[in-house]
Amino acid sequence: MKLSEAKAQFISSWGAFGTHWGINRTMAQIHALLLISPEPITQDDIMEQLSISRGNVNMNTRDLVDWGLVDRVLIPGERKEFFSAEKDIWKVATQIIRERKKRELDPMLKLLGQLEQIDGDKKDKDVKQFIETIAGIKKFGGQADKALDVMIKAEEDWFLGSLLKIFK
Amino acid sequence: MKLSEAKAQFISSWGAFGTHWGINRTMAQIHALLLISPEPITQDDIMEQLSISRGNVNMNTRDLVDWGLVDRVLIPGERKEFFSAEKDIWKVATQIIRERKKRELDPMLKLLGQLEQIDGDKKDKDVKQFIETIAGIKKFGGQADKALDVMIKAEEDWFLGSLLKIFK
DNA sequence: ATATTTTTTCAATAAATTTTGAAAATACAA
DNA sequence: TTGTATTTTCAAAATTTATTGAAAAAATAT
Repeated sequence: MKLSEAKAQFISSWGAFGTHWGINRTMAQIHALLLISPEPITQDDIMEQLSISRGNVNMNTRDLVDWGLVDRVLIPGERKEFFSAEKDIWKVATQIIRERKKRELDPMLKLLGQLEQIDGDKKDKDVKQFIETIAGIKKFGGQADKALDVMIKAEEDWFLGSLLKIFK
Repeated sequence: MKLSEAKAQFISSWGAFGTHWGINRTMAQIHALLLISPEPITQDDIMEQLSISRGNVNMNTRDLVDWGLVDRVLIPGERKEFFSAEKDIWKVATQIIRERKKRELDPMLKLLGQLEQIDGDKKDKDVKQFIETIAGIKKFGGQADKALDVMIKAEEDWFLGSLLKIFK
C-alpha cells in the first residue's frame, strides 16, 4: 500500500471512529492529519488536504486546542500560524480522559447526588427502584472516577520520571 | 424533590449523557426509563411516558435488545410484550464495553495492522511519522483491549462467584 | 377459517448538526 | 498612518440523523 493511500484511509477511519465517541468527523480527521504530520502545518494546508472550508478548519482547530490535543505553534519568520498535535498516544488518551471526566462524569455525579434526595415512601417500589438505580450508578461512577484518576496519575508520574531521567 | 420531578430529570440527563457516547438521545432515555421501572413495561407505556411515537420506541427498544441491555419479557396471560432492563450497573457497563470493543476497537486494530504495511523509504520523515503514529495507536489500543478484557473477566468471575454462593 | 391485537417497517418529514463563504476583525508591515 | 495578510465570526445552506405515522406483517384469539 502506498503512503498516500494509507494516509487517506487512516484519516477517514479516524474520522468515523470519532463520530462514535461524540467527536465530530471533521475534528477527528484534522486530528488524524496532524498526528501523521511530522511538521506543524497551517490552516491552508488542512483546508487543502481535507478539502474543507476555512471556517470549518478554524472552528475545529480551535476545539482541538481547547481539548488540549493540539498546539498553536509560532514559527519565526512566518506570518501564518501553525498547528501541531501531541504525538504521544498515552498523553492524548489521558488528556481526553481528563477533559471528558471534567465535562461529563463530574457533572453527572453531582446531579445524581441531588437526585438521591427525593422525598417519598421508601417502601413504595417506584421510589425504591429509583433510589437503588441512582445509588448504583453513583457508586459505579465514583469508582470509575477514581480509576481514571489513577490512570491520569500514572501517566503524569511516568512523564515526570522520564523528565527526571533526561535532566539528572 | 418529588419523585416525578427527579425521574424526569434523570431521564433527560441520561439522554444528554448518551449523546456524548455515540448513543442517540431517545435510546438512552428509554434505557433510563427502564432502569428506574421496578416492573417490565410495554411499548405503549414508553410511548406515553416519553411522548414519542410507536415506531421510534420500536426501533430503539430493538437496538437496546441488540446491545444486550434490555430483555423482552413475556408475561403469562398478557398479549403485549414487555421490556425490562438489566439493573446491575456493573453488568450494564461490561456489556457496553463488550459490544463497543467488538464493534469499534477490534475493527480499528485490524485496520491499523494493515496500514502498518506501507511501502516507502523509512528514512522519509512522512513515512516515518506515519508508521510511528500507527504503531503508537496500535500499541495503546492493544493495551486497552487487554485491560478491558480483564475488566469483563472480573465481572464474570464476580458474577459466577455470586452464583456459586447461592447454590452451594 | 376470519377477526382483532400487536409489532414492524419505511418513505416522508422534521430536527439537529455540520459546513460554507463572505464580511468583519485582527495582526503585522511598510 | 495605510495597505495587505491572516484569522475569526456567524447567518444561511447543505447534510446528516432522528422521528413520525400509516400501511404491512405477524401473532394470537375466536
